[in-house]
Amino acid sequence: MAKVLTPRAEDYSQWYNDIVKKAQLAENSAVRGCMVIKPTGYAIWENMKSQLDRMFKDTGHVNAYFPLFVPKSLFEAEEKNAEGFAKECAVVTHYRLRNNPDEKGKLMVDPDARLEEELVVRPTSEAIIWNTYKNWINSYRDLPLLINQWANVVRWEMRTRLFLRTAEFLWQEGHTAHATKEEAIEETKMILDLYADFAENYMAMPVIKGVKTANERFAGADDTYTIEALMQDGKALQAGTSHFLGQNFAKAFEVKFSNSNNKEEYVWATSWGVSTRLMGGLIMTHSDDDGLVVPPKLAATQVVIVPIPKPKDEIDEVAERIMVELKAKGVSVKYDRDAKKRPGFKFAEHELKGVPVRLGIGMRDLEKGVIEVARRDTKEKNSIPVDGVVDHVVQLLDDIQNNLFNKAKAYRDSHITKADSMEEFKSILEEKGGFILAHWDGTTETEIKIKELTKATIRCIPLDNEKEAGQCILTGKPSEQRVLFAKAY
RNA sequence: CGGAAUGUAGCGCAGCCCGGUAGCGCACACGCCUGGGGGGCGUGGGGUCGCAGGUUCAAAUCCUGUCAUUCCGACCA
Repeated sequence: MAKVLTPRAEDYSQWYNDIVKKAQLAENSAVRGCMVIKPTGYAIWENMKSQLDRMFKDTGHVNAYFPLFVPKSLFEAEEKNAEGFAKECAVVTHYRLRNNPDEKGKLMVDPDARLEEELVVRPTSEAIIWNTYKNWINSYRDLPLLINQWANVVRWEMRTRLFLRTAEFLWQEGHTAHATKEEAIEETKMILDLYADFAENYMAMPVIKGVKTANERFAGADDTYTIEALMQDGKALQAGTSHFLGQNFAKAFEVKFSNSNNKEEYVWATSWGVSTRLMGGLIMTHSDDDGLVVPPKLAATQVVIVPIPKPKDEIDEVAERIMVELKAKGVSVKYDRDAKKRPGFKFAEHELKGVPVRLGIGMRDLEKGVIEVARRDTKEKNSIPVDGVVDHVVQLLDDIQNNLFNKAKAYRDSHITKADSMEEFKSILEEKGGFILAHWDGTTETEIKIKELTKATIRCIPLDNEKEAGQCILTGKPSEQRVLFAKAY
C-alpha cells in the first residue's frame, strides 16, 4: 500500500502536518499563522463543542457574546494581564481605507481615519467582560454569575502550527463571578474536573490534573489549574486551563456587590477555556502512520459501509437496511456507494480520515450470511453474521472508545518516570521522553534554570500528589513533593 | 523576531549552476479492459514558474526587495 503520510518514526512533526492536510482537517490560509478549518476537521470540533456546551449548561452556565475589540484603556486596566498579553496583541488603529492617489486600483489606510483610541483585538476577554459585569452585579442576589462564550481570539504568534498554535483560534471562555473566595475556587476546580471528564471520556485522552507554578500561571490569576496530556512523541500538551482570578479583575474594574449585611465587597472571579488546540491533542494521542484515528464519540461518521467490489442491488439492499437500524440506535453511518472507486482505495481513504468502523459487504460474504467488520483502532477484521451486525457494531464502537483510552493511558502511565538527579533527568528526557517526576525547591529561579538546561518545564504540581520529602534535583534544597516536568508543545 | 531551507499544473517534484520551445509522476476528463486492500492500456485538458522591481535582444534560470511555508532558536495556549 502506498504510504501517504511520513511515518511517525521518521519525522513526527512532518507526520502531524501530513495528517492534518491529508485527512483534510485544516490548511494554511492566505493570512500568516491563520488556518482554514475544513469541513472534515470542523465536524470533529463541532462534536467537541456541542458536548462541552452540554456539560457547561448542565452545570448551570449560560452562553453570551462579547465584542471582538477591546478599547486599549480597558485592556490595560488589569496590569498583570495586560502585560502578559501585550507582546502578542493585534491592534486596530484606523477605521477606513481610501483609494491610493499614487497607485490606481490600490487602496491605502486613510491617514485621516485614525481612531481616537486604539482597539485591541481580544487575546482573551477578561477586560471587556469585567467592564460589563460591573454594570450587572450590584447585590449578592446577582451572584453567582456563570457565563460562557464561544469565540475566536487572536494572539500574534511568531511561530505557528495548525491547531496547536495559530494566530487566530476558536475556543470557549467561561467567566464567572462569585460572592466568596471558596465558591470561586470550587468553580475553578469543578471546571477542571469537567475538562478532565471530557478529555478522558470523549476524547479518550488521559490527562493529569494539576496546579501551575507561579511562572506558568495565567497573567492576572491567583492560581491556574491545568489538564496535561502526553503526546505520542513524549511531549506534553496543555489541553485546558481553569483560573482562579481572586479579586484581581474585580478590583481593576470596580466590580462590587452588597452582601446580605449590606456591606460592599469585591466579587471573586474565575475564567477557563479550551480551544481548537484540543484537535491537535486528539490527533497526536491516537492517530497512526495510516492516518487519523478518531474516538467514536467524536467521529463525524462512526461507520462507513463499502460495497465490494462495487454497488449492486443485493448489496444496496443489505446496506440500506443496516443503515436504517444503525441510525435508529443513534449511530452515524455513511454508505460509500461510489462505483468509480475501488474498494482498496476506499479502505485506505476511510482509514486516513479515521472512520472508527468499516463494514465491507460483498457477494461472497453475503452468500455465507456474513459481513466484514473492520475496526480502525486495531485494524482487526472479522466476519459477523448479517443478523447480528448492528448490535455488534454498537458494542464495537464502545469497545473502540475504551480501547483508545486504555491504550493512551498505558502509554502515558509508562512514560511517567521519577528522576533523582539532573543526570538522570536529562537522560530520561533524551532517551525516553514523557513526564518526569522530580523534586524542585519551589523557586521560579530554579524552574527557569532547569528549563535553560533541559528545555523541560514544570507542567504542573499534580492535584493528587503524594507528599514525599526529598531534595531539589538542581539545588539540593529541601522539597516536600515531586512536580511534573516535561518538554511541552 | 534571529538563523537555515524551500516556493514551477490540484499534489509531489525535475529544469536554475552554464539565460533561448515549460517537463515528469500522481490526480483530473473521456474510452476500453478490470474488479475482496490505493488497478491496466490508450487519448486528452490544465502553467501570471510565489509576488514586485532590475539586468538583458531574450529571465523559471542572473541581481535586489518582498510575501508565504518548513525546520532550528527566543516567546507563547
